[in-house]
Amino acid sequence: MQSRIPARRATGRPRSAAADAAILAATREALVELGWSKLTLVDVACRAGVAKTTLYRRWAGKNELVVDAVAELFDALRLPDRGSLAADVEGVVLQFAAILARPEARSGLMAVVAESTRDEALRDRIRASIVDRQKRLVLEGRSRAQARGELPAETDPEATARTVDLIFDVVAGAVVHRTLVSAEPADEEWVRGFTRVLLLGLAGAVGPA
Amino acid sequence: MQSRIPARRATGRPRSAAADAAILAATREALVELGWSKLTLVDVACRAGVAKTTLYRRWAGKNELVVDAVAELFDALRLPDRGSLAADVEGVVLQFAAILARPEARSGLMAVVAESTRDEALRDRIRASIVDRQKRLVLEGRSRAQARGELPAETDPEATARTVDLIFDVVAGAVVHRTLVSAEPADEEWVRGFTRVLLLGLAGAVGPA
DNA sequence: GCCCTTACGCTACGAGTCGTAGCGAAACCA
DNA sequence: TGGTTTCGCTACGACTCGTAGCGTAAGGGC
Repeated sequence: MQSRIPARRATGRPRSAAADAAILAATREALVELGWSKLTLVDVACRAGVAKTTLYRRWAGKNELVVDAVAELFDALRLPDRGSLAADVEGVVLQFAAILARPEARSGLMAVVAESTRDEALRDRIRASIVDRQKRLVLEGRSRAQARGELPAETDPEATARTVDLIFDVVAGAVVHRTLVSAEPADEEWVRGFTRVLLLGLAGAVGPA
Repeated sequence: MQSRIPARRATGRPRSAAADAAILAATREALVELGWSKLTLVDVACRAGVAKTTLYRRWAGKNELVVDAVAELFDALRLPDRGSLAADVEGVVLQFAAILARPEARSGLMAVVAESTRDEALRDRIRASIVDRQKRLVLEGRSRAQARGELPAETDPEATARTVDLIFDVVAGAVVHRTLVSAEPADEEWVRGFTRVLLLGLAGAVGPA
């Protein structure tokens, strides 16, 4: 969310918040039309109606800009109480799949993750802006299921953190792999099957059809 | 595996197979040292000891070259019979994690997947060279578990295909997300927890510790 | 309302990469 | 040996990058 290169003091002309929003929207628009590799900062600046130098004053480069532009997409995720753990999981996974079906998320997300393998600062930025922000969904669904008696209460906070991380990697990883690597839609049928495996396990899922 | 741009006839001077191997090895070497974004074909050609034009005669571009270079890494995956489904899963997941821990796989794989979101031909290439090639592991582990009586035999071939695809996305997706997005190691402890969830499901896994 | 500070738009620049074309020489098959 | 293709080399125009320098605009502190 923050613009990486901070304004230095509280005095002087403040940065235009409207420009910030226009730039991020223009970045997503360019991601849709051009994809990651053909996206240039000049093009984004032109679409946003600002000068190229304005971009460089706020973001260190293409990587950081796209992370911020993509991160906003995932803030739309919600976890309404649908009555059961299975229904909650299916609901949020379908939302996640819908976001990953959008071209600006598809081309942007994987690209910055790829770049982050050689850039520790970028990795931290992704973690803070995207990953950790959405772990709240796992935490909330989990405590809700515990309140319903669907999951046992865990006492050890360290074990809890490990479990939450694990669930997050399984859920997010499966959806991402399905939509981006296997390149097939995570539709309702697939989500039902996935939720079944997640809750019941391999043996329990294929058994009683 | 094939070089995308085929030699036209059986006559004339054949292409050097040694050059092919040298180029792919040089590509992996460059991926380690430079990463995806700073990798240039001139650099690869220089490392491999061939001319830049030779690269362009065999591969359409950087994307196709890196797919072939990375695909070879995953052919090392094996599925030895370790006596139980859980042990088999743990074994192959640890191998997969070890490959994804190598920098040439980390930076290369995600980058080409990102590019493939806007390039259908590249997507097909990845699917053929990497994804479908490794689905054999799921098929083999599954039939082995069925022979042991750990999994029920499925009769409908269409349902079987769906299940295999689902399992593959869950396993591969979870490991990829853990190592590349969460950027934490998929070590033995994590793999044990993951296998537990995969086989027993969420409720069964956190219950009997 | 004035001055100080900063953001902004614009232009220009050197450096680097891209993919292609054209050439002579070398290697292989029939 | 003749025909065919690959290979190494060089050069090329087009493009993108990130930065610097300038004059101007827009705020905040007093």
